Amino acid sequence: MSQYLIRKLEYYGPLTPEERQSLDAVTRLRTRRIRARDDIIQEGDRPQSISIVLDGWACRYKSLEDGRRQIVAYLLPGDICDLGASILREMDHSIGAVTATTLAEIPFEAADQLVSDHPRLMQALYRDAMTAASIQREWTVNVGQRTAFERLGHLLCELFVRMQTLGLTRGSSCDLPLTQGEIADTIGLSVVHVNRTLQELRNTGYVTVAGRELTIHRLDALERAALFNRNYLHLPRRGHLSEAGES
Amino acid sequence: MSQYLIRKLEYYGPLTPEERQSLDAVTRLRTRRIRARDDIIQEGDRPQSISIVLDGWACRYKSLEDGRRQIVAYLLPGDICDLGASILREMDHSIGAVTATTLAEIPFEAADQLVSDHPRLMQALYRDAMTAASIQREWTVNVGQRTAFERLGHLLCELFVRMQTLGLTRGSSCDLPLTQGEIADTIGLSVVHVNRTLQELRNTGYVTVAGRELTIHRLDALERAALFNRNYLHLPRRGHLSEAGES
DNA sequence: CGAGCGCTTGAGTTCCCTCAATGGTAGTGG
DNA sequence: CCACTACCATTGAGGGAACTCAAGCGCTCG
Repeated sequence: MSQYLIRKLEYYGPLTPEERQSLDAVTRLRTRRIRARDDIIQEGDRPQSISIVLDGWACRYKSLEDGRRQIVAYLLPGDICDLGASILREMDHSIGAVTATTLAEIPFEAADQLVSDHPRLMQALYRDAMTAASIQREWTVNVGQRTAFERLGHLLCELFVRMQTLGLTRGSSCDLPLTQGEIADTIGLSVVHVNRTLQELRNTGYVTVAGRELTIHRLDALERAALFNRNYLHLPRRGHLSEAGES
Repeated sequence: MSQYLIRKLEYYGPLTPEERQSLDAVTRLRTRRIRARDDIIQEGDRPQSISIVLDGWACRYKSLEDGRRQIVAYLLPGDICDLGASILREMDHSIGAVTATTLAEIPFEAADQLVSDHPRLMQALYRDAMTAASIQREWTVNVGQRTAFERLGHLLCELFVRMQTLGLTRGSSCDLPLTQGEIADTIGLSVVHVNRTLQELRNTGYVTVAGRELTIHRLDALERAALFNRNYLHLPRRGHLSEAGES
C-alpha cells in the first residue's frame, strides 16, 4: 500500500528489505477513507497520529476570516500529512481531500518504534520534510514574482514532474483532479483569470487539459517559459524516472 | 554569544544548564563576519558547516534568470541558516546578509556530537525547523491572498513580534534595517508601490518608519487590519515575552 | 428534470506596474 | 573640504494585468 512513500524515499538512497518491510507493515495498521472535499484535519486541531496519503490528492490550505483561501501545498500519494504537527502545539493550517483519499494512520508509538528500529529511515523522512520546505519556498516565489502565465505553467510542471517520480504519468499525460477554483486558490488568481490563462496555455500549444487529465505537449519548452527549474524538488539526476508499466 | 538561539529554544521548553552550556560552547568554536549585502552562501553551493546568526539580519532569497528576486525568509539572531541543506544535495536558494552579520559556524561533527549528547536538543531544533516551515506557508498566503496594505502590515507585525520574542524591541519600536527595495522583493510588490503603501500605513497612524527604526503604534489594530494571527509562529501563550532590560 | 456546480465569455474597473524625474544622504577620492 | 557618485526615498503620469460583476452553457446527480 505504501509503495509511493517507499518509492519516494528510495530516491534519497536505497532502503534495505527490512526497512521497506517495516515501513510497509506500519502503514497497514490502520487506514482511513475520506470523501472528496471533506477535511482531513483542521486548523487548531491536535493530530493523534501520523497520516500518509496512500491514494488520492489532498491539499494543505489556510483560510482568512473573510473567506479568502490559499492552498499552500498538494499532497500526492506517499506524502505525509502532519510534518511536525505532532511536535508543535496544534495545526496552523487545514488539510482537505481534493479527491476521495485513502490515508494510512500510524500511531505515534508505532512511528517512534519504526525510526528507533531503523535510524536511517529517520534521516530519509527528515530529508523528505526538507524537500517539502523547499517546495514551499518555491511556491512563495511563484505567487510573489511570476506572471499569471508563468505561475500556472510552473504549477503544471511541478505537478507533472512529481507525478512522474511516482510512476503516475502516462506518457506526457497525468491526472489533474483540480477545479479551476482550486487552481485559483493555489496560485493567487481569480477563477476567471485562471480560465483565461489556461486558454492561453492551450492556444500556444503547451498543454491540453481535458476533463481531469493534463497533457503537456512540450515539457521542456513549458519549463523554460514558466521559469521552472526542478532543482528545488531535489530529485536525483534525470534518467532515473520510470513509468508505471516499467516497474 | 548564542543567547538568542537559546532564548528561542527555551520557548519550546526549558533546557538544562548542561544543554545550554554545550550549545553555547559549540557556537563559540568558530565565527565568521559578513559585510552587509554580501552573500553568505549561494544557490548550488554545498554547505560545509551549520551556520547560526549571532548578530545582524540575513535573508533567504531566490533569483529568476531575468533578475526578478524573491526574499523567502528573514534570518534574525538565533536563526539557523542551513536547515536541511546538509542533508540535501545542494542549496536550492541563496542567503544574503542584510546588515553586517556575525555567524557561528558549527562543523558537522560537532553538531552530531551535540545532538547525540543531548537528544532533547535535537527535538528542539526539529521544532524550530517546523516553525520555519510554518512561517513559509504563511508567507505564501501573504503574497497569494492579501492586498498590498495587508501584506506590508503583516510583514511588519511578524518582524516586530519575532524581534519581541528575542528581547530586541524597545517598547513599541525595533530595528528595521530593510530598504524599500528589499521589502518589495519580500512581499511581491514594486518599490514604488511599497513606498505608497508605507505612507498609507503611516498616514493611518499604524506605524512610524524613521531611518532604520520601526514603531508600531497600535499593534492590536494593525494585526486586525492585516489579518495577522500569530498562531503560525507557534509561540507560547502571550505574556511570556520580556524585553531586553528585564531579563 | 430541476438544482447545483464548474467552465466560459463579455464589460467595466481598479490595483498595481513601469517609466521618469527629483531631492536627500552617505561614501569616495582628489 | 568639496566634487562626484551611488543608492535610497519620493512623487507624478500613464498603462496594463488581473479583478469584479454578470450572464449563459453544459454537465452530473439526487
